[in-house]
Amino acid sequence: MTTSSSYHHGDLPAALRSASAELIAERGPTGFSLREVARRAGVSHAAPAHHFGTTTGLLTSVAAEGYQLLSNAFDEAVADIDDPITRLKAMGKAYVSVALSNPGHFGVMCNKELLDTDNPDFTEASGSSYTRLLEAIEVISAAHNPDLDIEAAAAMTWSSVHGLALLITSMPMVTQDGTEPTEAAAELIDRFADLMLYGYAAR
Amino acid sequence: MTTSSSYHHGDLPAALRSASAELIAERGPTGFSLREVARRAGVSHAAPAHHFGTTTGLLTSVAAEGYQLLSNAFDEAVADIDDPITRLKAMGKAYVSVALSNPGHFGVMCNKELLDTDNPDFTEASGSSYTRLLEAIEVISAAHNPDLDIEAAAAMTWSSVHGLALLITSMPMVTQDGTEPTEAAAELIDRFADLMLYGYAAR
DNA sequence: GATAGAAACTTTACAGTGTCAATTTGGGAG
DNA sequence: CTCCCAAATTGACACTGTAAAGTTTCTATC
Repeated sequence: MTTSSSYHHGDLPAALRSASAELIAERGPTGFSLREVARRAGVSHAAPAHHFGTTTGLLTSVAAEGYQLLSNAFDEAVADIDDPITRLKAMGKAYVSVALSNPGHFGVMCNKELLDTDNPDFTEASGSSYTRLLEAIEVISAAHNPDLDIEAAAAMTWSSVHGLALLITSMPMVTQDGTEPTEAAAELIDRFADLMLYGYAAR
Repeated sequence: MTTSSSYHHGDLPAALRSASAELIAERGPTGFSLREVARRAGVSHAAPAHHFGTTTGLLTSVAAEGYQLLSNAFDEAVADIDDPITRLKAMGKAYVSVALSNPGHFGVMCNKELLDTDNPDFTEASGSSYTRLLEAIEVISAAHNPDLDIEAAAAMTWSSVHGLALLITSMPMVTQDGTEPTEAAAELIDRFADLMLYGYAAR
């Protein structure tokens, strides 16, 4: 797990992923440039191709890393929680938190346009995140609503939380130190969750 | 409203918007190129700059046009409907329908990265779409749930419907003729709406 | 330990891009 | 008819992604 130094450069793939995330965080996915990333990593402009093929390959690798971070964050978030609904809310907060602390990864994770969605590393990492959500909803279904359409509920939840994360990241003054959402944002997440869980047409 | 022919080319701005939408529909926002658009419109590569400044300017104009289409679609969708909840569902279907029939516009509308979100035409068009959603939810709130947090509900609804549209557009065989969602998709929209309206934790 | 071979990286080259500045073209007002 | 201004073109620049060929460095085998 420590950086294997079997390459000339130490661990160039990791260095390139990291430089990419920084660059995207600074300039957005649009401002990304393969040559600028190579410059920041201190290698020639063609070096990335050797490890990732094309730009898409590199960005896909960044996205996969992001989904791994998300998966881990989900696991940590629910580790000490029993109540199914509290668990789901914690996952929502974890999602927003990951988006805030890893803006470079987040900026690329949901831009399927930029990614090779057939890449095995990517499908495995994103699938593993999604599976955790599915499981959380299955537990809620078992406890509260056996007739629930789990697939639809998961898709809707994912969309909502993603939209919420976009909303929060675009709100100024919503982060305290650039990593954790403020209490105001956390409260917003709770309100979203209640809306989603109990609906807004019901009395 | 008819094409004013006060330019050499007839109405180049409109022609460029149209060519842009086609190109984006073919190759996605990433495959977009100002020079290719100019080629398709039969003008030199620098002609677009004269009307839109930069690439961002052109894409912003396309996005604004898309939001106008959406606003109009909302209005038509609810024209003959009284029941507030049925109205909201109709708006959801209209959203998906617009996304399916205008993939070029849709591909750019929600990529804030590519747009000048301060452009007055854009803010007016997108604001007008969002206002229609807000109003629809206010009516539901008045009829069913006076305590509803309308802003949060609107944000969540927009996110969910957008996610649903992304889901449907990425599903093969879900469109019959490229413009209207199939019955299967329409049913999916209803299921989403019910989940959103009545929640999934409630019995 | 020398040496072949493979992997990591560089160099060079090419077609394409966005934007800018300097021109040319064309239609309408005086 | 002439002048003028908007519309559009031409040419240039720095930059991009990718491909091919060449160079360096590690590794494994004799």
